[in-house]
Amino acid sequence: MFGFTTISIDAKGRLAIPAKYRDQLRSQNEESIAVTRDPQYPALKIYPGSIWDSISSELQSLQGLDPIVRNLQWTILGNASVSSFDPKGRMLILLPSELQDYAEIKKPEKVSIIGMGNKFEVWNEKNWEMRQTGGALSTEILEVVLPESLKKISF
Amino acid sequence: MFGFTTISIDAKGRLAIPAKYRDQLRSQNEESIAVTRDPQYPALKIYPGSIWDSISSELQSLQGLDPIVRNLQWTILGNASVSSFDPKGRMLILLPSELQDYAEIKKPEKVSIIGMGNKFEVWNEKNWEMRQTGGALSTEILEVVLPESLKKISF
DNA sequence: GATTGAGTTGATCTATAAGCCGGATTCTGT
DNA sequence: ACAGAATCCGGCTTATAGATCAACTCAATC
Repeated sequence: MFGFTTISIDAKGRLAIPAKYRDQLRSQNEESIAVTRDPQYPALKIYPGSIWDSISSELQSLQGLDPIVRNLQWTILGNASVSSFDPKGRMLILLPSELQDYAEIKKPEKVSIIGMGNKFEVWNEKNWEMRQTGGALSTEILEVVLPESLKKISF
Repeated sequence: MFGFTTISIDAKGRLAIPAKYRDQLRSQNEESIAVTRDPQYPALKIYPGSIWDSISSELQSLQGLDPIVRNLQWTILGNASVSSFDPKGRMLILLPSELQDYAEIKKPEKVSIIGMGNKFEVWNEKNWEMRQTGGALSTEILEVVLPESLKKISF
């Protein structure tokens, strides 16, 4: 699950996982995915089911009053949306409008899906090109020194 | 896998791995290769399957909230493209246009393939000559102090 | 000079993404 | 409670990009 593809979101906010990624998910016995916010950039993250399970449970188990941790919990856990294969073997995601807004995605518009191995990122196409060419983004959300408790989780 | 060859990219962006490298890959039981960006220079890297597996999994396991790590993950994982032997025993790569742009490769044009032992590099022929004669390249992309976590990975 | 293997180019075919449409279900307002 | 409207969900069609297949040319070797 590497490399990137640009696909389009239809007028209803639906997004279809490209076949090459879908097949790999299926071959790894993943049956679902979770979409949520990227805590740092105006982008979305897609985690395969098993990865999501471990990340979300690790995040949930963190206690304490550290504002950064709580922020991450809100951002990541509070915005997640789970999808799975449809009867025809396809995988459609209906992107909640809050996530669309967050990632600055207007429909219908092109988005880039970036395969990072064990997860994907979804970017507004223009923002992704900006990133790739080193341009400045309008927003970079989280810029902090990470507490020890978060360092072992690879978001 | 050492030495140097120049081959050509056709109008469709196809690139054929030369036989001498192919045979070595096969004799080492490598069944696939991964092409991706070189993080420092306008060039591409080709890793044999097993090498790619270890590099990519190490990269994935790093904490992605670190901006430098994240950048490397984007550059290397997000631009990778995996190919394998075709039924005829040859190995063709369809170079994504973004990688062509990155390495400043226009088609049809000659590229240089440099064997570096456990990996290859692909350069625009002119840029490679520049490099060899000590001339300045138009771009050097990544110029940073590497965090400890990255030093053990040999890209 | 002939033959073989390799690099390169051209042509065809298949899978798939994208857009469109219609049915079903839910929500809302009267 | 009912009707209208909007939204959601699956099916279908078409254009396209990727993959496979095939052929040609050049170079090297015997």
